[in-house]
Amino acid sequence: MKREKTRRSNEERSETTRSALLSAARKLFSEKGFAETGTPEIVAAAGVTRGALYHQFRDKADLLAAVLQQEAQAVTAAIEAASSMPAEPRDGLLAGAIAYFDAMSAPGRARLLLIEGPAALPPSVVRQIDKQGGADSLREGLAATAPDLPETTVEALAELFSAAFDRAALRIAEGADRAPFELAIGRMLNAMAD
Amino acid sequence: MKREKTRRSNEERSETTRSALLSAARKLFSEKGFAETGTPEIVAAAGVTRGALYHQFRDKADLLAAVLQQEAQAVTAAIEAASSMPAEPRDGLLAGAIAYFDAMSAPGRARLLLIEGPAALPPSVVRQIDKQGGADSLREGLAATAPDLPETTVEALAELFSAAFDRAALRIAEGADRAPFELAIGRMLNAMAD
DNA sequence: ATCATATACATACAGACTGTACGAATTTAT
DNA sequence: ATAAATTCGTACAGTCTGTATGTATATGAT
Repeated sequence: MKREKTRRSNEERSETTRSALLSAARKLFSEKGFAETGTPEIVAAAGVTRGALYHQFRDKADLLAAVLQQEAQAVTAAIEAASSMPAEPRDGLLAGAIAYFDAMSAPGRARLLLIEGPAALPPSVVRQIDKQGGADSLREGLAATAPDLPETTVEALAELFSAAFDRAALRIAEGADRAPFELAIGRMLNAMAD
Repeated sequence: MKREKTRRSNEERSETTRSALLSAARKLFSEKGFAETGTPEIVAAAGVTRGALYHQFRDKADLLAAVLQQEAQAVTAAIEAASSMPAEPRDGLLAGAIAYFDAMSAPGRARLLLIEGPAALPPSVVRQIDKQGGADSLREGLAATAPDLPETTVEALAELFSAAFDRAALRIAEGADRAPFELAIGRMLNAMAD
């Protein structure tokens, strides 16, 4: 009955507890919200102690930021995987939007990225997180679709479409039908092309 | 040196402390966020005690809900004041959007309604609050602008435009230029009319 | 006006949570 | 093998939230 002391490297040990914490926090933050989830509950679910948490992360908000980083990464990966060079830029935009809805349909993801994050983290951190989102390709697609517009208007349009995508993703995550939103997005994109 | 015991009615007393609490909470919630603001700080700013707070409001979240109720009311009042019957429905939509930006430019209001509220209050309460927003007139305007669309698509479009307006209001509140957003909104609305 | 009741508020308290300090164990470097 | 660094466990101080209980003021009935 000897203890199997699998001598693990520090890197391995850190990785194990980090991912256990990230997984537990992801689940609890997305189900109950950031403010309503306490660190005792998180570490219990992860099977570690609060000491481990505060060694791996600066504070609770830093843990949330790490969770969001993961989620944002997953979203961009899914979108890139779905994006093939389309003939028409409008088709690319619509395909990107649909891929975004798919990616944001992961349970709790919309709430984490669109509700909890903006409220709990400083704006600079939030910007840094959704920086790696498909903002660039959205701008490029819009610029290609409506080439006559000045740069600043394209910027604003990209921001507005991004907001529309986010809202649609939230509603879909809340159980709403996808179809009307995809139709509406299609209509808006169509309209941009004149 | 006798105390001026201005015998006030209960209604007056409640109204005084309620509005003092609402004012102090509005300021602190919008500047530091809901989670980062403690009730001791609120009552100190309002010049009352925590006992008064918990007598007037069920809990901290209920106080936030009351603040948001006020803000939403102010927004709708401002929009209604600015809305005159326009010749073209599109003009009405654009005028409504601009009035919305104006109303949402009140310091901290965008943060309160669009960030803190959704994160701190249950979805049912949030819906009830922005229920009285201009959602109806937005739907009607869109239906009039694009009469060929089915009802569900109009619903979705209204939701998406509402999201776009919200995002624009947030960015403007953060100090961004209004002009590009108004141009972009105008473009999107123009486009809907075909 | 007097007394009873209800309302508005003040104070004290229990429970929980956050972040930190400090110590123990294990791994890494010399 | 020993020193140093990393990972983690435990204990603690400070703060906050919501409640319970007591007090003062207002209201309503007689």
